[in-house]
Amino acid sequence: MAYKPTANTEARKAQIRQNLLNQGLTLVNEGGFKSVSISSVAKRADVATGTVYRHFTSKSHLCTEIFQLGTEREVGKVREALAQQGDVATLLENATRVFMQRAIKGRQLAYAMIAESVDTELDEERKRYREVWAHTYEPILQRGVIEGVLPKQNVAISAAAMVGAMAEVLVGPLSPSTHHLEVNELIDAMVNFCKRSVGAQ
Amino acid sequence: MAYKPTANTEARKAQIRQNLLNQGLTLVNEGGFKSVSISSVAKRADVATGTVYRHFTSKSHLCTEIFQLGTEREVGKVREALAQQGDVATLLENATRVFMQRAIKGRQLAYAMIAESVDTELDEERKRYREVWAHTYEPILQRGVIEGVLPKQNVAISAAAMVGAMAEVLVGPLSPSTHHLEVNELIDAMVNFCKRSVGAQ
DNA sequence: TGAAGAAGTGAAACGTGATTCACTTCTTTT
DNA sequence: AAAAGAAGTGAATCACGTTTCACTTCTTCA
Repeated sequence: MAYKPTANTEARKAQIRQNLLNQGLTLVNEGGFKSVSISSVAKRADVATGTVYRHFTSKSHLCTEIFQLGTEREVGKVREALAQQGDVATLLENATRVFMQRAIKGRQLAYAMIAESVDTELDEERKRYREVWAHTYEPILQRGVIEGVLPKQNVAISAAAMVGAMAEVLVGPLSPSTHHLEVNELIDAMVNFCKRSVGAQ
Repeated sequence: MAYKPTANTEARKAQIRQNLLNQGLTLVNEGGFKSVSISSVAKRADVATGTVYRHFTSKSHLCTEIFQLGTEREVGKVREALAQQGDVATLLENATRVFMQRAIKGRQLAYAMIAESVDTELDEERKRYREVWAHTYEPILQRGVIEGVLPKQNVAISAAAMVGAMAEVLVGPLSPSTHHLEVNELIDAMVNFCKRSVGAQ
């Protein structure tokens, strides 16, 4: 008698879960978190609303995981850029360009990840990821200080501040969606800002 | 026959409206926007919920005005600091200290103004105020560039980025509420960060 | 003083989307 | 093949603060 889940069913289950997240992220891409509802996600993933609750305890939980998915991807790209061979100033410049370029290309998503009002739980998650972002930039600054190419500084603070500067520019009134500031001008300006801010160049 | 509002009643009316805003701001101070509800504000101001709607068309409208009230105050203080006599670097330093110090003293409020999730309308207002903040810092940078004490740069972008850097540090994982980073160390680090970022030594 | 318009009141209605759950369908095991 | 547990379904329910509105109270003016 009985039925115990097997690798097969587990896989199918995981696939549905993943699909829910992917469809959710697509929705955020298209219209921000405001267009994410249990039923919109369910519809996109071709399941019933009740099914969503087999995978996520609440809408907040779902949104939190969508956020993680979207953010991890970006963090990964920046980490990649920072993991290359090269001097501190160059790596910093490359990382800044990667971050800015990707965010500008996916404005709606960037805005949703950085600033869109959702709920208290997502705010908490954002706070956690602020730390992740700062930690992403910290090592390169640390290295710069040790090598003597950057002035002595609290690298944790500098890293956080740099991330905040980039985020603000992307989300604020200068964001390319509003102004018709040439995108490259914006990116170049931010590259210079970031370099100066930590004392490189 | 009839009754046409007089200066007297108009004044009383304005006073109630102002009181609603003040009490609302107090609530935000104490517990963020999440503790602002029509009934909590009404209770504090000693009026019925219906009365709130005589002065504000909706909760969003009320929150927006509370936000403006709270933000204008801070913008004013920074403007004041920047309006003093002095060289560019000194004024920039003073303004940074004022902003940081006040925000740290009123953490809950600062968090609410900068980052707390509320609704789409408040997000819009925040966007508007991002511009106000940037415009607040722009003139001093402009002056610096003209005087030749700052390198040539897009001052609009620099101003926005600087504001973002400060906001991030206040709201992120380094915020004094989390870490027990010495407050003065944090402020000093940000003063240096801001100066470097615009090229003031 | 009383008529008329303004402001205040707060209990009840409303809206909206999240959440539940009794039921159906599927998968495994013997 | 049939029992048993897992997963899927979606209409109905729920939650909860916002918003409304019929009524009361206040203020002015003739």
